[in-house]
Amino acid sequence: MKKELEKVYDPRQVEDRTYRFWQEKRYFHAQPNPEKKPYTIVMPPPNITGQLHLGHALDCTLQDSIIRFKRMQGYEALWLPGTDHASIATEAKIVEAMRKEGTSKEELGREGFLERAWEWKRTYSGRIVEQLKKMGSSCDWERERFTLDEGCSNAVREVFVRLYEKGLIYRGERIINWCPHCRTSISDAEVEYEEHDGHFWHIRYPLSGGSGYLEIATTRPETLLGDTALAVHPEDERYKELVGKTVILPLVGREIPIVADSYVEMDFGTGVVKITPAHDPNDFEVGLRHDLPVINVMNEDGTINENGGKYQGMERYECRRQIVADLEAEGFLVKIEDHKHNVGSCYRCSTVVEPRVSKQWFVKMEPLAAPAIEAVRRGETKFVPDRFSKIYYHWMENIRDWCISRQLWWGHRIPAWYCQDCGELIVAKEAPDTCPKCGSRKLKQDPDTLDTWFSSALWPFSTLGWPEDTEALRYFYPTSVLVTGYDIIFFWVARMIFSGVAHMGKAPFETVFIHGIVRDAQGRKMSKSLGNGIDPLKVIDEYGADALRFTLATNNSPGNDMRFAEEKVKASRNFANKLWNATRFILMNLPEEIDSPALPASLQTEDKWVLSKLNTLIREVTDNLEKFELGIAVQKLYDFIWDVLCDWYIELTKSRIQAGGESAKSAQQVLVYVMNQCLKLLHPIMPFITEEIWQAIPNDCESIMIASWPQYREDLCFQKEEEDFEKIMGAIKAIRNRRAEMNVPPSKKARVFVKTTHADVFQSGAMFIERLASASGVQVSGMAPQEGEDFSDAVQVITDGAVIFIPLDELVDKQKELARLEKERKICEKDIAMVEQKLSSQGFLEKAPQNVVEAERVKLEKHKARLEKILESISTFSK
RNA sequence: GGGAGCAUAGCUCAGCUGGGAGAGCAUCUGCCUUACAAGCAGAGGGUCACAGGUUCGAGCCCUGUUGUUCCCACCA
Repeated sequence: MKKELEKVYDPRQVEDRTYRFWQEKRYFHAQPNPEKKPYTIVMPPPNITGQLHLGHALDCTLQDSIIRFKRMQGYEALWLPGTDHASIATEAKIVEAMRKEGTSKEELGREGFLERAWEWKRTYSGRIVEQLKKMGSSCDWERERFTLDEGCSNAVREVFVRLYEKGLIYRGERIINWCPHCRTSISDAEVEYEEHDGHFWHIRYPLSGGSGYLEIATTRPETLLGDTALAVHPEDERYKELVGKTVILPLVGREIPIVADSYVEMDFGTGVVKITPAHDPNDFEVGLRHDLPVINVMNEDGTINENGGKYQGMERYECRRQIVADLEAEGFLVKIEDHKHNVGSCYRCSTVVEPRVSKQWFVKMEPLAAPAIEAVRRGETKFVPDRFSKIYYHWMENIRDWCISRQLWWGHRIPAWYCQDCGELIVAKEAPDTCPKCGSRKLKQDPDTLDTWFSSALWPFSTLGWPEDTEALRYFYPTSVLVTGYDIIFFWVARMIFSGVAHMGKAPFETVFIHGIVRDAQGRKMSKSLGNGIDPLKVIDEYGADALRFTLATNNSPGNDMRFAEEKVKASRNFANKLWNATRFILMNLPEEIDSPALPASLQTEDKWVLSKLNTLIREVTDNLEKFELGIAVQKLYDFIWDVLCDWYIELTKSRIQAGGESAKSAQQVLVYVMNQCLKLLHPIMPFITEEIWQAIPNDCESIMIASWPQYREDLCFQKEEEDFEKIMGAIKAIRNRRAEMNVPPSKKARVFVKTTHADVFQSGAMFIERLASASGVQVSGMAPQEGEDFSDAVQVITDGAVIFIPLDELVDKQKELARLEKERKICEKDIAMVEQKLSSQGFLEKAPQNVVEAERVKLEKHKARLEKILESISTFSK
């Protein structure tokens, strides 16, 4: 069982081998098990557009840590992995790749393109899976899914047909956001707004009949080509008489009416607005109210179409320049003002989107949103941190219909067919043979595909077999927690919730655990254009997956962004190495007969101290993990392992091991026990190194992955021993401190005389003081002066429960000592004054809880005892 | 226009339900002490952004101010 460990921990020799071991044992696999409670996480499927970045690594670390924790706690823990076809993003990438190869979508045709896309999918999803494995992800690969696989596609069609039959999916001419680069419609959520410096062009529209003109201001003069009216406010006295009259559209010559609509703000601009129903959402609404014609002047690629007259064929911004020039030449242009305004652009390619009327498919949102809002309100799903529920409510309560059709090829084809003979629309899961209305066989499927988020919205149940009523679905749904970043609450989380509520009758997860984004060391977002992205694989290669995971977990607090810096990974790597070396120490002289992580029959004070500390740690770490406070849990583990275990307990055992005998053996047993428990607590965060060490030390399970989670034990709670031992530690620290201040090298040992009211405690700790405080011998006695004692020239150290004398005569400078003692006295007196003030306050005594008051009293006593000792020392030195 | 987060040591950040502020890195001092120099021991350094308020007691709760980041809305 035991084996020699290398001097330095080398993750490269461990990680892949360990991962294979887990896979061979099928530890990742979960299946319905009536003996156990389920715990389910469905992985937010990474896009198959490329490789994983640090954001994915964070996602992955958090989810894997949670699922490993739950698995050890005895749940049937399923982490279901998969990838997303990411229709618009992937298609853009493929188109770009094809362009470089000198080919195009048009050239390949739909079928050829899709073949190409599937090839892309195979390459990239394979790559992503490899990366997830490198991270140590314990997901159930036997259940891996893809948003465009047969099962998901079936679920998509099922949902589409159901919603259509309920009247919640409709097709219509609406104004939508159009991306001229991707050449598709996109949803409102997919538009990003940014403030730009633009202009306000003031333009005169002559009144018909030549009796003057109206002045308007616009930020997009090229849309003038599609104007079908001017609008004023109905109560605007300035223009009241002109309502119903007409103006002549400059450059075009079309006669258009002046309408009255309360949408117009009287005191903004000139109070007159040009109305372009085909290219502005508000104008579209005005157009509907006044029955205005809709003139679309733009092609799919953003160039002007045949409705633009002589401007046909021009690119939209070129057209803008030309129109401004022409307006000026013909005297219509009044002035140009600088104007800041928000411009919307495509979230995938950043091209400025063009509002454009077109025929698309929509999901009617209100009836779906209402029950989804209700589900969160009654606590069916909780957001962590809670503030994100506000964002959810706000979005859901103000939701507009969702444009789901995309003019793309890579995605779920819309299950709608049009009869070429009678025009009938057929929506069905499978392709119909004949038109149910006229019997014609000439049916043509809608060429469009669905928004990629339409399939992601079904992910929590489509992956478990829905619409079939599978055992897995019944057992694992609803899932336990969804882990994701705040940047996709609208795109994804909200849509999963309303979909789950609508189709499963239950919200898809109990908790939504929201994390922030990973930024670079300067706090900037990582992006391609900045070139500040970090490849997780490189980090893993250099420092190990555990170090990366530890870094991401420890610097994380729910909902907040974090900065990533290499130094942090180094610190994590060092921690792994520390753990490794602690193990090397434990194994160094471990007797053969210690072959299990059991506690010895009798425990010494320091054993009880460390076990009691460990006990608290177990309770706290468990508690923190339950509340998704991984950062806090990890910090506590770090402190315990480094400080309590390594810097103290291991150092303490050295004296005992050196002395040999039963005491040595029991110390070693405690070491094995503590290490065993620490490994378990740390395993969810650092799975590889903990497994490797687990296999090297006495253990009680073939793999730490499936070992049971440590329990808090009442019988290992040792309050008194903790306090006693901390007195010893206090003495050691105080002596070290004094020696360091006086620049006494460790090699210069000195005798130590401890005078104390707790002789038994210090007597039992004498060997530790000797070893850890560079003493050549320790003598413990009561406070009363012994015969022949003279410490008038010794260094004096005052600590909790004792005064310690160290005869280092030649090093003692009486003046300095006195000055130091005076300083200590002042501090001590100040402390006393502060506590006394508190304890003399009537309000405090009456209103503060009893235990707090009591603690203050104890504190006062300690300070007073200390002051007494300081005064004694001063009088000794003054002699 | 509406909403949210953040502001704590030189830097990066913890600080759970209010009981006199912590870590890592950096700096300084001394150590190769037989697990670890990726280490050990010690030290310095903070009006917890500002101003009020609640409370016996505020980094933490409330109000306002300033700075900063983000989200939503989109008055042409």
